[in-house]
Amino acid sequence: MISMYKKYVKILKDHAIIITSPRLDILKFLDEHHTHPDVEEIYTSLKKKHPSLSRTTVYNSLEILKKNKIIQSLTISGSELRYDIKEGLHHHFLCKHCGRIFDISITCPNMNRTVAGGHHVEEVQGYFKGICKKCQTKEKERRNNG
Amino acid sequence: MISMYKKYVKILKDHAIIITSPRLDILKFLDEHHTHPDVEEIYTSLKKKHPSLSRTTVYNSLEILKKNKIIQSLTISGSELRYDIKEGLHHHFLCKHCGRIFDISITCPNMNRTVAGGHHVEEVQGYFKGICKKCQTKEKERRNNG
DNA sequence: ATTCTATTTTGTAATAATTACAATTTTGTA
DNA sequence: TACAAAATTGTAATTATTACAAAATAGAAT
Ligand SMILES: [Mn+2]
Ligand SMILES: [Mn+2]
Ligand SMILES: [Zn+2]
Ligand SMILES: [Zn+2]
Repeated sequence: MISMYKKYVKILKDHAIIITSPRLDILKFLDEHHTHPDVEEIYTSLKKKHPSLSRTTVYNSLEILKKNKIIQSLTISGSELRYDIKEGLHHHFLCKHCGRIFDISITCPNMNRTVAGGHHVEEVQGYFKGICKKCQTKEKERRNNG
Repeated sequence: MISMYKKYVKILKDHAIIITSPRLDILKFLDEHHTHPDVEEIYTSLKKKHPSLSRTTVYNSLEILKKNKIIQSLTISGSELRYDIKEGLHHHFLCKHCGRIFDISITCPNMNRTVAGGHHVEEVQGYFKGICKKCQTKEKERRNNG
C-alpha cells in the first residue's frame, strides 16, 4: 500500500522535504495526470480518498514542491495556476474552445537560455493558444452536418 | 488638444470601434508606457485626468481593444493580467525581484507558428523569468559594501 | 442643430482564486 | 515514548475579475 508511494517518498527525501500524505498524494496525482490541473481539480480529486484534506494544504504543498523545482506552475490560463510535474522542458498549448492544455514538443533554441536581454533567466515558458485538433474536427463536422 | 488623440482615433476608426474618451486615453497610455501595466495602474493613472472613470470601463475597454488585436494581454505574472500595445511580436522577461516586465528581442522560430502539435495556433507567448540586469547589479553592490 | 437608439460608462454587488492566520495535529528525532 | 519544529486544517481576509442595471454618450438620421 505504502509501496505505491515509494517513488514519491524518494523524491521528497532527495529534496529534504518532510514526508506527509498530502504531499505524496499530490505528487502521485500530478505524476498520473498530465492534464495540467488547477488547485481545485487536485483538491476535489484527493478529497475523496482523504476527506480531511484542506484546500490550504494543497496550496502549501504545491508551493513547497514548486520551490524545490519538482513541479512547475503554468500561468497560461490567466485566471488560475495550472500544475505540471517537471520532467523535461516543454512548451504548452491552451485550447480557447475546450480549455485543455497540451504538451507541445517542438525544438526551441531559447528553451535552455540562461540569459535574455542581459537578464538572468531561471524559468522559460512557451505558450501557444488557439483551437485544438479535436475542437477543429468537431467544428468541421458541425458545419457539414448542420 | 483633441489632435493629441488623432493617432488613436484613427486606430479605433480603422477597427470600426466606437470612439470614446476612455478608449482613447487607454490606448494613449499604453502607447506611451511600454511597462506592461495592469488594470490598476492604468485606472489609477487615468483617473487623475478623468475622475469619473470607472474600473469596469477600464476592464471593458481593454477587452474590446484586445478582441480587435490592437493590444495583447500577458499572463506572465500569474496573478493579474498585464497589457501591451501590439506592435511586432516579442517575448517578455519578468524579474522575480522587482516585478518589472521587459521586452526581449530574440529570434525565435516559433514566434510566427500557425500550427503546433497539430493544433491551430492564434497566439504565441514566450515568457522568461529570473532576476533582471539592474537587480543583479544592486545585489552585487550590496554584497560588496555590506 | 435636434432627435433617437444602440452602445458605453458608471457604481455597486457578486464571484473566484489566493493568502493570512491561529489552533490542532503530525513528523522526525532523541 | 516524549518533544519541538513543522505541517495541516478551517476560517477569515484579500485581490482580481465579472455581472448587472441605471445613467450618460456616440453616431446616424432627420
Ligand atoms: Mn506539461
Ligand atoms: Mn511587450
Ligand atoms: Zn479544444
Ligand atoms: Zn529586477
